[in-house]
Amino acid sequence: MSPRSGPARRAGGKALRLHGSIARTIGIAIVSGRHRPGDLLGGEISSSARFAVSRTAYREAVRILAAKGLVNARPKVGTRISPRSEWHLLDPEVLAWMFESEPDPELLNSLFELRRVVESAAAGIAARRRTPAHLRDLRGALDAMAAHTLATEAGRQADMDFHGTLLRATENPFIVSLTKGVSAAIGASTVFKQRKGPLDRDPMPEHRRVYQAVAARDARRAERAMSELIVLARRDTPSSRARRRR
Amino acid sequence: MSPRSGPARRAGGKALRLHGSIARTIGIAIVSGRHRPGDLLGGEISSSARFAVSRTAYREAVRILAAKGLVNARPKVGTRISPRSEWHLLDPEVLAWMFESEPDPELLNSLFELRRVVESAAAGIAARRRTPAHLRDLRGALDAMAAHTLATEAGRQADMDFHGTLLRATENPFIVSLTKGVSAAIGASTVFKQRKGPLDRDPMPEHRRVYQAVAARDARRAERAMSELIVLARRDTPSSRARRRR
DNA sequence: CCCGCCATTTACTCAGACAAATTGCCACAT
DNA sequence: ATGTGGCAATTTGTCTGAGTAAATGGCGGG
Repeated sequence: MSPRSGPARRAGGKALRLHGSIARTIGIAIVSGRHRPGDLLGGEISSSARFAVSRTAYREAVRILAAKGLVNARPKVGTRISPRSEWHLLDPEVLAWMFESEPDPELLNSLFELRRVVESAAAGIAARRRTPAHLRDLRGALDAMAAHTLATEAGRQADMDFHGTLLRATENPFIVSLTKGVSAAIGASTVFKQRKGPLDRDPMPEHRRVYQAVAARDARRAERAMSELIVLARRDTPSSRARRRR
Repeated sequence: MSPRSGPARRAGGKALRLHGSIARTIGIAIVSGRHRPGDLLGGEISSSARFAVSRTAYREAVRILAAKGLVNARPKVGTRISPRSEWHLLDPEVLAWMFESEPDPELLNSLFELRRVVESAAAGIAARRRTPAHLRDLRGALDAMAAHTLATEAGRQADMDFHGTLLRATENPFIVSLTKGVSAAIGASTVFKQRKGPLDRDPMPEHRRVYQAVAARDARRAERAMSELIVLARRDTPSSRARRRR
């Protein structure tokens, strides 16, 4: 079995270089649990041989993984997978890699929990700071969502645009930097939903309520509406039936 | 002027390798604004010569920066600094680099805004999920803070431990993954505070109120107490007097 | 039983060459 | 004049092989 197959492409669609695709392969193996924290990754010579690439390319891949907190390389010790508490879980690529394989339901709940916290607050902030331009973009995304539905790629993109625009409207760079990660989560989990047959519930009403609150500059109502939206989205996601912790 | 000076050490204290210290040098130049988005970074041959290292080491440094969303390298085009919206601002290292030079006051406000949102909610969640062990750790950090005060390194470490333990008590891996970044922000901004003379206000009361609410499993009160704590911390930070946006 | 030296293993750095990709120019046809 | 195809130059990407530096674990001496 060859570890890689053809020119891998990232979510954005851009072709990945050799080092990038190797980082992706190993990264997925790590976040999916196929390699566990504390495990060693094998020497550079043997690993690069296993991937049929030069040590240079393999080392650059390791650098990428180390930059995302997934591994830790030291002479004489080897390249060890870091404990999960070290992982940069909100890194867009790490998040995307998690959705490449069926993600742990527990982890999915945690992600929705954080989204509920951050995006609700973001909706409230956006209600206060939004410009007419933001409002126009939100309306555009909403229209596109309604036109294409979440069953199409264009519809899912519009959904992501809606959430992305809302985060951008906060004018808070740190909140904006979560956009890519949130989009990855939305895109992937929406695909999950559709997998078990088409969605029966119409997701538009709660989206419209968020928009209306933001348009009315009603921060409190925007927060509540977004909180509700995310609770509903979690309910629609199949693995949400898994046990809650404790 | 030589671009690097001696064996650079990251916040954690571990000695940095060549590629790591170069990534740090360039990374600081980027987040501090000395290089601006859209700028090119110069060819690999000339850049590696400027740092007096091999192309290999320089390229690995670029891979690190690219993994954090700071730059984007393409053949024939060069290595271009990405727009700030692409930066992984919550990456612990990026955050630490931002505090290496005086950070933009506007950005500092944004960071406090996000901390207020996330840490308040985290306090509420922690109030529901905390175990006796978490409580013991919180108490330990509190005692250490009181004993050493924020004027000492040990006291600042205790402060960071308090916030870290609280985030850990949420049992939410995504929230936990923010710990390192939050610590970097706390450590650096606390040093700023002290710079203009010793702090006159005692930060212990609001910390104790958070602890008591978490101990009492009172989520609502924990949220409010943490929100208050962060507002006070922002007030103590010198640049907080800078204009709010718009 | 503890402490410091030393050998070994591993990642790290270097140098030089060649390959691949992307751009922009330029000739050519329309 | 304008669009279109391919060619050439530039830059990052990949490969090879060699040598360096760091961290560990054992060994010997205290």
